Amino acid sequence: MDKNLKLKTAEIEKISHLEYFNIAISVDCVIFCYQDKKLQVLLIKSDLEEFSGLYSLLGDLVRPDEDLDSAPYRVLKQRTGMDDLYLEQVRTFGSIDRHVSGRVITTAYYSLIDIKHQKLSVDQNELHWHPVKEIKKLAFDHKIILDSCLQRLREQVMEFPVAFNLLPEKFSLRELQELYESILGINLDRRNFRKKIALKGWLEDLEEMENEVPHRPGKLYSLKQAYRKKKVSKKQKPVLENIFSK
Amino acid sequence: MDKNLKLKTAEIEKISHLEYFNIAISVDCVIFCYQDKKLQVLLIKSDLEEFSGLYSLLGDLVRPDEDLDSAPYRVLKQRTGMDDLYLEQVRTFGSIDRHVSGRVITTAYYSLIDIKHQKLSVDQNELHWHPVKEIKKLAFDHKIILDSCLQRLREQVMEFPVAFNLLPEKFSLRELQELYESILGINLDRRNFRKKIALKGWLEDLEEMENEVPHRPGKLYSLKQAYRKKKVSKKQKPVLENIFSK
DNA sequence: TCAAAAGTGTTGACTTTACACCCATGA
DNA sequence: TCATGGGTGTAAAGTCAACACTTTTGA
Repeated sequence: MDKNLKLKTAEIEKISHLEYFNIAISVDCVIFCYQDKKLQVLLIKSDLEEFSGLYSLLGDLVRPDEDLDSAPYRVLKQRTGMDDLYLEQVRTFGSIDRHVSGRVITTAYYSLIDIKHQKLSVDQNELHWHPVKEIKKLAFDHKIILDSCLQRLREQVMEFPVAFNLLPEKFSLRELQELYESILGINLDRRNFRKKIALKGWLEDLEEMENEVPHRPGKLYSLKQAYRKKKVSKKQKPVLENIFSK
Repeated sequence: MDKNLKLKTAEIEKISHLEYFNIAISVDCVIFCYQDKKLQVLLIKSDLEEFSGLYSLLGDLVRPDEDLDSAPYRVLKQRTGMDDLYLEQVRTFGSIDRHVSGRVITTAYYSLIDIKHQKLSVDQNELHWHPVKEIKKLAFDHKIILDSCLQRLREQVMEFPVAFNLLPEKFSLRELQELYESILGINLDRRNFRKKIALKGWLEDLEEMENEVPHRPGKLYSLKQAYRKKKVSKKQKPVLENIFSK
């Protein structure tokens, strides 16, 4: 590749320089939130005839003067008013015919946002939250993109303190557990869940209680400062967790 | 993205259609082999002045008429003569200035090949195998790409029967263990390693022995047929391995 | 006083790790 | 007979899964 780029166009076999550049690159964002005890995704009604009635993910073409990894931040800022979000690149999709209007290769990202965050404004009336479990079909290959992002989220959530981005600053252990259950799609044992979370050491006990709950209030916690960096620093995990022994 | 594409060029803010398409997309392949008891990578001497003396990964621009995921197969076929390889997409790199000759976004793949495979021909004299551990610097951002691919390989190898793609059809448990040690960069306990591998049930006992070894020969094994599919089928792993209990 | 959820420990099953000796072969 | 690696089992430590009762609060 790098090599061909340097070659004069005539040398690039029979395909002209212009043709080579006739591929657009976009990003698509799977924006998750947690609302009504359900994991939800932000979608927009597709305005293409081919997909009338279907929804699609939020995306945009990557600009010539922006880093690939910056594009989803721009899209999110535009669409939700928020920056400083948790974002993770998942995979790039590039089948020839994945886009009806031409050749578009897209890099998928997922993002986690707190639905109650003050800065959040999803006012544009064509944007809607949809429970992930109820989504059967999306425009383009967006259902596949959604599925890969969900799978990646599930993997991440087991290992890293990322789910907290979906919750408000303060939360109870019940809320946290329900969130995990929504993401993973399974039920968890309360005692074991609490033990495990305690063991991770991610949480700070705020010495405050829930209020306005119609039952015994639980303690409130927040994620310790040290774990809050949103810009994904190279997760240099120890490579080997618990495998073949020494 | 999808939306803008449909708009007339004038509508796409102030950036022209042509500018949007003035981004090239390439693939770069981290081709691993296992030789001299070391994990090695196939590199080519960079022909750019900026990188004189440095090596780079093998890549090429994606053709307008090929799927993104097909491009690395083409590159590998061209460079090594082999098809039907194990290939996995890792991540897409797209900083504005990552390429000296213009805007090029690249999708990284890693591949595992058996250095003794009959079809393998890396005759082009500008191609060389380099022990991964000895690589300090590469052209472009290729060192970072190599590192991500290595990390992904390490993750995969713990869970899925992929390392076998680096070995000949028949191999001994010692060879297999040494391979794992090279990939992971650590030493493994022989008894525990054998127990673990046996437990996975990946191997078929060929009831044959090594020969031409200057010591007691070991049994030969091969990967069971059922595990040999190279085209990565959707690894639908059970999502939860060993985490929070029910 | 009822309903709802908070909070809390123990046990058995399983997994992981650490570790050492005798055996078969070729030189 | 020596050097090299092949082949094998056990015990202790740690982790995981299953499970139930009492407490607190608001209605």
